[in-house]
Amino acid sequence: MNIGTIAKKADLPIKTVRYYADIGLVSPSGRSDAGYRIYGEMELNKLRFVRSARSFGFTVEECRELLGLYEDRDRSSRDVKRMALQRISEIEDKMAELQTLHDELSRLASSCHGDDRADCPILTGLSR
Amino acid sequence: MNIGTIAKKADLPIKTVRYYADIGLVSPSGRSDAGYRIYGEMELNKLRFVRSARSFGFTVEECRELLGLYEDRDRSSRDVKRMALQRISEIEDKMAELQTLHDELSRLASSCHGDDRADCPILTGLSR
DNA sequence: GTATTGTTTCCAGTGGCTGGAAGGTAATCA
DNA sequence: TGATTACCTTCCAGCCACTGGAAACAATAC
Repeated sequence: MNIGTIAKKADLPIKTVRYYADIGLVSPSGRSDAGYRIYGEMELNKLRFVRSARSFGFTVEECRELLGLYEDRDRSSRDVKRMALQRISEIEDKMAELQTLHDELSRLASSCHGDDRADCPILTGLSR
Repeated sequence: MNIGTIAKKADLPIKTVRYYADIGLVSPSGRSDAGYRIYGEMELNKLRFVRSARSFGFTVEECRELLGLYEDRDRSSRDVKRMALQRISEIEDKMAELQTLHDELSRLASSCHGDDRADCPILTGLSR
């Protein structure tokens, strides 16, 4: 498969597939005579795996690690679970942070009448 | 005030204050003979305002707009409220997205025994 | 007079792509 | 066969909001 074909199958932009090749995350299985990247089914699986992991918010470096575990037939599930739990904890932290922001900003917004008058509790709130 | 003094008072890194000056977000009121940036109370207020707005997740460009409204004595509160509500809506979207991620990843993690065995539903789940 | 601290500018890097230019290759159509 | 189009290559630059570091100049403390 050429890069356009596999990009479509993996549902990733061509530029991204090329980028993953550049950083050695998912390398093509070879090159054609003209220098075109050639991909096989293995790489398609990996790219789909990476797309999925990225969509869960794993960083590219974490994807690299997960890919290593994904490929290692002898690995235990312990390491993977540890990473997943870590990620879940990060998501929870972020959600709590967003909740605080949401509440504070909502409080400010609800105290602002939002009309033609100049008085604005939001700006006052932000300046303190 | 020199940059170190105002950075401390505004609770911002010196580098950030300098960066805000570079992009014209909060410019120093002048320069000393030696070329040192000089700041006054006005700039301190603006820097604190920006720090606060940034901590609420407003982008630097939005901060620029908010600063404009903050400085404009004739502005209505409508524009500010619109921006705040927009930001609240973005926060809500992000939270919903994180909630989905959290639930899906939790489901995967709970189905993984996380021991020395090789079978791992998380990896299987990510590869689909 | 010297040691330390503070400030300046400039350059480069972060993460994870994305856009675009300039040029070579392959496939399709007349 | 030639022309057009579609696809591919590399390389460079930009996004956001800083942050780190180097080299040099300025101010302050002892």
